[in-house]
Amino acid sequence: MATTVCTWNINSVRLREPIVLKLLQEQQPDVLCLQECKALVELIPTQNFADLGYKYMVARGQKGYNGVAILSRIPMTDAGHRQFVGKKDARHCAATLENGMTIHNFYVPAGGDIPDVEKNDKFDHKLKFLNEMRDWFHDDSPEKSVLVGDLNIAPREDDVWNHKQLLKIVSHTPIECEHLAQVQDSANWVDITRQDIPDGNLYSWWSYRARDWDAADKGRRLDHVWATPDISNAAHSSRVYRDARGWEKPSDHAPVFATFDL
DNA sequence: ATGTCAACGGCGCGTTGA
Repeated sequence: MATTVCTWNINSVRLREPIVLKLLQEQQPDVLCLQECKALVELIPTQNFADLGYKYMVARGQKGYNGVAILSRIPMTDAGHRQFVGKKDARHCAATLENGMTIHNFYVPAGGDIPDVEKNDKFDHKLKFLNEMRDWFHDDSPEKSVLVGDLNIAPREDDVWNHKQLLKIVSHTPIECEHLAQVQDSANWVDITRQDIPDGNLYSWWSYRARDWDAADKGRRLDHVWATPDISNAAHSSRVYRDARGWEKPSDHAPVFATFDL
């Protein structure tokens, strides 16, 4: 059986309910992982998702900020969630599908503007969050697992529009990239998107502030799909669905897809 | 780099976070 997973930072699930429905209807992923729902779980508009067949949901929410949800048209069970850096914010949830595959959905802190832990608490928070992810997966040794989400880091030179210009910009600094590499190494996570699309610039986020995001194309690859080595060879057909960035009232992120033959 | 969104509190728009 093929299972298609999609991850999308939606930047308010209530405001963007219409384009979530459009994506589900048009692309029909089996599982859709959302970040930045910006709503309490009970305020997520689940009825119309269920009417399209997506009747299963595992979610974590809070008022106004963060929030993660996994929508599915195939049965799944809640696989728990973790708190990071001693905060009660909703940045992780997990679900296990009937085929035994566990999906971790993450929203890593953005980290503010100044890449200095002394001057910027948000940057300190981001690095601590990544350290806790690393330690958890090191101790837990996940199997048959997929990790998706907005990791708020574009690790490779070809994951940003200009490597040199972004070296001191939060999301592409060497210290963040090193922290993310340690998370990846902690369970030998395979970057499925780059396994499938190894060469060339690839982005999943374009700022709202650009005059013409499409023409300027000053993007970054902040959204990721990883898998544990035991299932990495079952993955294929990765893609960034760039069209969705140009839809009516868009998110600043595009959906990222991968399919697993499991 | 540039400079636009969205939620909130509470009903007009400044603040916070991205």
